[in-house]
Amino acid sequence: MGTIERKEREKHEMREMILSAAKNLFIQEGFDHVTIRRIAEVIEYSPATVYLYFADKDTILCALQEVGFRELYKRQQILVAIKNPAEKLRACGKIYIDFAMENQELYDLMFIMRAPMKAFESLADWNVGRDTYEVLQSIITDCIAQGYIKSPSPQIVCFSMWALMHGVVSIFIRDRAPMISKDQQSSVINGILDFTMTEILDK
Amino acid sequence: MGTIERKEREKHEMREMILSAAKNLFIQEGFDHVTIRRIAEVIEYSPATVYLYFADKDTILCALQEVGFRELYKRQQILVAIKNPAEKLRACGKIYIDFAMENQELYDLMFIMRAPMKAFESLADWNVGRDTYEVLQSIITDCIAQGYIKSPSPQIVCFSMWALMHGVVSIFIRDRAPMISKDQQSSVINGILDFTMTEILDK
DNA sequence: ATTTATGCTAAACGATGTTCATTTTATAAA
DNA sequence: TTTATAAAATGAACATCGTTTAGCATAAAT
Repeated sequence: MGTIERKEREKHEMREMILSAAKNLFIQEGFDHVTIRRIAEVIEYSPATVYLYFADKDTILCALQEVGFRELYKRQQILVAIKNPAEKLRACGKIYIDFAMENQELYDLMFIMRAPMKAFESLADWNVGRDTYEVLQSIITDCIAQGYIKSPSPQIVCFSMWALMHGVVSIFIRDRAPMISKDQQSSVINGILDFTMTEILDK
Repeated sequence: MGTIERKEREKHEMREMILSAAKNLFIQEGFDHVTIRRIAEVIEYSPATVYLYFADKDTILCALQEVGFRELYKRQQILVAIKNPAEKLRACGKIYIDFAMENQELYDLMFIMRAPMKAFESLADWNVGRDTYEVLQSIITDCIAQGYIKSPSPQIVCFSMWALMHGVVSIFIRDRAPMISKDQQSSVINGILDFTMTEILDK
């Protein structure tokens, strides 16, 4: 009797329904409107039912992070077509920034908000973030190996690069740049990308 | 009869009491425990009374930002003693990062949290942040004038520098650096400061 | 057909920020 | 000093939120 298989399948489908509802609410109405009650309303179940499939709201947000990281990782895949490591590094930065500015709420969830991180016992369990970081790491390793960067510490170069990209977009996303108007943003971003590359590349 | 003067003084004192209570709660117990009811409890008034002196909670958080910016601005004042612009730039970065890491919750309120910004009608009204930014701007202008930096655009250099510093500390503060353990943080920060300076300075 | 297990939910709990009618207190006028 | 008026403070409530629990309905197993 395949009843237990069906039960598991139904359980999985219900989890997907909840995540899908949460994702749509998130993207269409913004973070503030992602409440357990609204999710329950969308899937046409009671709020309490949601808790039969997810421990708490943070766990749902955590699962929602994965959606974002998959999208970012997908974008990064076009990098394999670029052979020159210096070009590749620039493209990597551009992809990261474009993703952030085009999906601000999702980026916020992935890299700024506290809530989704509470679902992890330890920070070491945050693997989704590490995957996209390793893409950058390997590019920089290549850059150093081929003499485009002369720094002795790939770790420092890598983290600096990430910090700079994250810094720019998070300042914009959290509205901390009064000196730069909305329609200046993209040109400033390009300027920073150019500047970063000319500074970081030694060859 | 100076009763209206006294009334105004008392009103001002009450506002100070509320801010002081909020600040202490904020620093001693963290953001989550800064609630209107807890503030009211500390100052020994009812929660409704708080609303006679501040429009809403965001306005209180906004006023609390100023406390942080005053502290940061105070720290920046030791920079006037440094004559060499390149040295000055490095010290400016160090001060910023040290302030952030030593006052993480306050930094968060100043540069990351959404809530305190809602009190402003327009982003252009956010003057506290601009003041500290201008300190960095003038240092970089000096660096360029004296040939330490060759970039044609001070605006880009300035914003990049800030973005890098903010990126580093906000990644740490919001727990997005699983590849760097807590006790590695300060050495990584120093490494980044060194790297940034060698890259940014052309002389 | 009866028992057992599962899935679901209504209702409530304890928070939160916020508002408003009411009461208490202080000031001004008589 | 007593009274009328203005100001200050509050208790109680509202609308949310995330979350828990006791009980109900349906499906499964005996």
